[in-house]
Amino acid sequence: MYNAKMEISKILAPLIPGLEPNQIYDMLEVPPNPEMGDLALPCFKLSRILRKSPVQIAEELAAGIPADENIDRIESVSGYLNFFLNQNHYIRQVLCHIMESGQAYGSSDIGKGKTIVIDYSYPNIAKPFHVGHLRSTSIGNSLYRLYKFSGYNCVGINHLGDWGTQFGKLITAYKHWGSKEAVQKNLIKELVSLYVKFHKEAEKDDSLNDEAREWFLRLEQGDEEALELWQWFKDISLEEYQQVYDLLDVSFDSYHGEAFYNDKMEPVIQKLKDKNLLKESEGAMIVDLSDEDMPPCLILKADGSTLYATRDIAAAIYRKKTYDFDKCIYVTGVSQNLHFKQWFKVIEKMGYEWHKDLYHVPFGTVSIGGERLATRTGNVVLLEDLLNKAIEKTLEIIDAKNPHLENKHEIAKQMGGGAVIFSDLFSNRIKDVSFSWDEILNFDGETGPYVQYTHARTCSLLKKAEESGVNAEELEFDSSLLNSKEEYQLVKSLAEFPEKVSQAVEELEPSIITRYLVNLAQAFNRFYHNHSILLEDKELKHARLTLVKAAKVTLYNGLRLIGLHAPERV
RNA sequence: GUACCCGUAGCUCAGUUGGAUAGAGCGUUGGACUCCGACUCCAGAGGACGGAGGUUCGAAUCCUCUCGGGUACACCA
Repeated sequence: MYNAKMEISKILAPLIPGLEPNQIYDMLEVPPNPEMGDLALPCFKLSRILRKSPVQIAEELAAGIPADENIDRIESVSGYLNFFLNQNHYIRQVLCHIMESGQAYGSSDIGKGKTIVIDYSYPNIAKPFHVGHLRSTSIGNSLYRLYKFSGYNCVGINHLGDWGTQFGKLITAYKHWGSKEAVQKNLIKELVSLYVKFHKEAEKDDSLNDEAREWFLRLEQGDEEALELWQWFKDISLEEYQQVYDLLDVSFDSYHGEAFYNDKMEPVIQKLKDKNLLKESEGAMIVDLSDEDMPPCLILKADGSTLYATRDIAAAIYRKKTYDFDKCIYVTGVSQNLHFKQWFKVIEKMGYEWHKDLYHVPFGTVSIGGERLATRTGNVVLLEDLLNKAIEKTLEIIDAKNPHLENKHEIAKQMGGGAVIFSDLFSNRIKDVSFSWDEILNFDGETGPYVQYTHARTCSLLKKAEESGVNAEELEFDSSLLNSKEEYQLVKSLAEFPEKVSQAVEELEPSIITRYLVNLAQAFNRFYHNHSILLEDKELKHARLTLVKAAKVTLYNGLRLIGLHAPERV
């Protein structure tokens, strides 16, 4: 693809002794205002090397640059060297490239031959999927798509919370107050109310806790009845999660959860012993990390049972063996920062050089009304409820604006779900978010529906053009006709897409794409409102339709990268 | 107590490998639908970037201190 920055750094290199083209490339920046040019070189740093004033350097460079078909003019303004590209040439290069690339526009093969394992979503079996789980799911899913788009081989793992003492509690509660019929009828909702009831009753009657421990012990020892119930609860949960995943358009390559590693921890403990890393402390077995200024990593409880660090270590080793990953990424809340730092360090101490390929990708905490989310206290918003409300609201809008739309239920799902994911991926991962119904159900402005609507608008234009006999696939176009500032701004925005993708991959930050899409949609809508497209003038019509097509392709590709559908009509 | 993270318009957030007058959206005020889909577009009001020092030709961005909020710190995950 044509890269104006690259061209300019090549032109400048011979004029600036001592600097390589790539160093100049890094110095080039986009001026704050388009009227100042398309690219600029601040000459302040050069002033030390060249021992001249920045103003003088800019003046001399401006005068010394040979004529080039890519550049219209060059201005020197108070120490900045400003480049104005040849718009016609630039527009032609960018649009031709997008048209040729199509759905591959923005993709690359930098990840060719490399494998990325991404661990995300991991809901707790027998508990409802709530908005807190959404972040891990939507961020992980987007990272998966971003990596894939960049040529990596990806393995998406849903590390299900399918083991632990909560199953003892659940089985106990089921035995006391549950019934097969009630569970079959109300599924997870019934399991949750059993779970909540257990905690309520256990406060009054401590013997229930003993009973729960006993059931979990039986489960661990392979007791048939316990295992059967466990499997049943798991199946019920998975089936219900699957509905949410379908709605969110999320899937996984593996559902190996915690239970899967039950028989894989013993060798890990043995290895820790062999390496002389395991130490007894207060009855528990730990790996001491005081030389790293960290609290110790707990490996075995005083009663000899394992902890989540043990499981994570075993899982990482298993994954390295199974997938031979180049990177293994964990998408979890920031509150787990220390935990990951600790066990990554344990992996390093065990002598695995791939410890450096483990990445924790943290995200901020979700709260509702200033309170943390908690299933037990009921301070949660179920994802299912949220999605349903968003879909319902979308349907209302469709009924008001476009009541005869085909498939309107399907499209309402795509947009309602899209609105929820989009808002989840809009701000930087690390920021804490306060859940608000009003905000998430507002579809105006910087929202998923806005971008989807814009995409549908491009589709509608192209369809109308086709109906009048224009083949949008094979447009001949005269780029010199696209000479307004709205058209130029739109092309510049389109051209940014590939670097936004690589930036998002590098920073593990889907929000870069989300915000880019808003900017792109804004640029398109400005163009749309200022210029008619389906005109009598065939040349102009074809040129503008090419621009519309390029916008459609880029909006589509971008929406898919953050996990949204891009319906053609809405 | 110690460590890490966050603190930019009324609200939600961009911008942080230092660069030209700090940008969006929501809300608000005023405009644009006989016109390619108004979930749209245009315009206005609204901010010494928590505070104080420092480094620099230049700081929202880097350093130090400080205030406010969040999170973590041994047998939950």
